[in-house]
Amino acid sequence: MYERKIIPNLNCGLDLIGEVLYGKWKIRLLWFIEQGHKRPSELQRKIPDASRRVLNIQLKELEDHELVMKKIYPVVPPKVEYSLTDFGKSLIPVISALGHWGDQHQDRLRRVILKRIPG
Amino acid sequence: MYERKIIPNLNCGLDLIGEVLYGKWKIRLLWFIEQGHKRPSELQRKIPDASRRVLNIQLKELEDHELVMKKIYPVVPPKVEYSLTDFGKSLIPVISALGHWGDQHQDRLRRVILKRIPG
DNA sequence: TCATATAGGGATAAATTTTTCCCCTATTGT
DNA sequence: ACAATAGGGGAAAAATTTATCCCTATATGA
Repeated sequence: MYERKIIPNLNCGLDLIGEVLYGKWKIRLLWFIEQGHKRPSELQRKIPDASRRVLNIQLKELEDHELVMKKIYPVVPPKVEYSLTDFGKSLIPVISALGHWGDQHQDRLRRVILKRIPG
Repeated sequence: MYERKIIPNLNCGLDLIGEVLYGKWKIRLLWFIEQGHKRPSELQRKIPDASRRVLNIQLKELEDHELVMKKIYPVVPPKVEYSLTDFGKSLIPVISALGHWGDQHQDRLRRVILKRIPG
């Protein structure tokens, strides 16, 4: 695992939430798990642009941060299910607020974002 | 300027808001500007861990994304003031929600974050 | 005259994150 | 026998972001 060389700030609430949500796919993972897509392969299908590897890594981080729980069924072929912890569930309204803002302003957002992207 | 090689998804609201808020210091910049800290040097003092350079770069992106406005006063020594656009202001409640969640859970967050960081 | 403050940019290095590639487990279906 | 499926992980490459270093300009105060 990569070992940080720069120690993060953990001063205020924004620093703290940033530490656990910062990761390209984490918010979407939480969102889809909340929606009931619990198995790794389902999540992968929901987020096809992410590699399987990163999803595993980010799920592990979410687990370490106690936002999700992983349940491994001792069957073959293997079966794994993720679910939100209560802590993770408490984040849903916040994520929801992010998503709503994005949805409400989607046209403008697409325009300003694409302005900065060539092609 | 760095030119992306991987095109981002802009499917849902979460993708979109992610594009404009993803950046180590952006949320804090918006927050401090809203608090009335408008000049680059003030922002720098508020966020001493960020280099001057990155703050400039991220402010420029926030400006391109129409979340902040930059006013340059033609005086010497130079004076610049940033302020939130209406679009930027509409994000404040969302950022506020992020901060509140972080504040409410700060002890737990510190604990789980530090678990993963050596030393 | 010299340091300080103010704002900024280019080039490059370093840090970090994400992707790619290849490997492993065991069972079921063909 | 062999492919497919389910879930993973190591190593290295590529992509991306952030930091560092050094440069510009002008006015003010010591």
